[in-house]
Amino acid sequence: MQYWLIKSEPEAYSWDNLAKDLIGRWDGVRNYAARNNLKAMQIGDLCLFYHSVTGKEIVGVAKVVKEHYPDPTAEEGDWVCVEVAPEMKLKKPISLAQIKAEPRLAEMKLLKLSRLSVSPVTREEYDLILALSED
DNA sequence: GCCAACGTTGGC
DNA sequence: GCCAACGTTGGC
Repeated sequence: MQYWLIKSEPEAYSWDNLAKDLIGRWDGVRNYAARNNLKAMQIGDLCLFYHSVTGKEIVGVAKVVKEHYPDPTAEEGDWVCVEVAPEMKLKKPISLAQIKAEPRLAEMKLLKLSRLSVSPVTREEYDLILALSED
């Protein structure tokens, strides 16, 4: 069981889109590091859903419901996608500013590798973010 | 709109 | 194989 953070611009695909769709295909990733993370995802893994650019906050948790398979949107190359389902919406979104202000989250890949669209999250980081969202 | 960070491309 | 140039992402 692993934890991840997946990023999407809400204009492209938002948490509300996923909540309505019930299952969303996480495709279009064209970055090798992010692809390797997609390949490592297993059914049941939980993903923090982050809105980049507009919002800049974690808004919910999605669960991996289908492991990686070839990305149908890729015309060439070895790219993959996964499918995720909404698990829960955070009571309160966790903003990038909050993450930056929390020393225990300073090592998050979200901060270190801001351009990586799929990144691993530790159990501790995941638990802390969920705890913060309860405040 | 600008710029920093990073990845990719292509010349050598 | 190195590195400069360029493109993309995303925060500010």
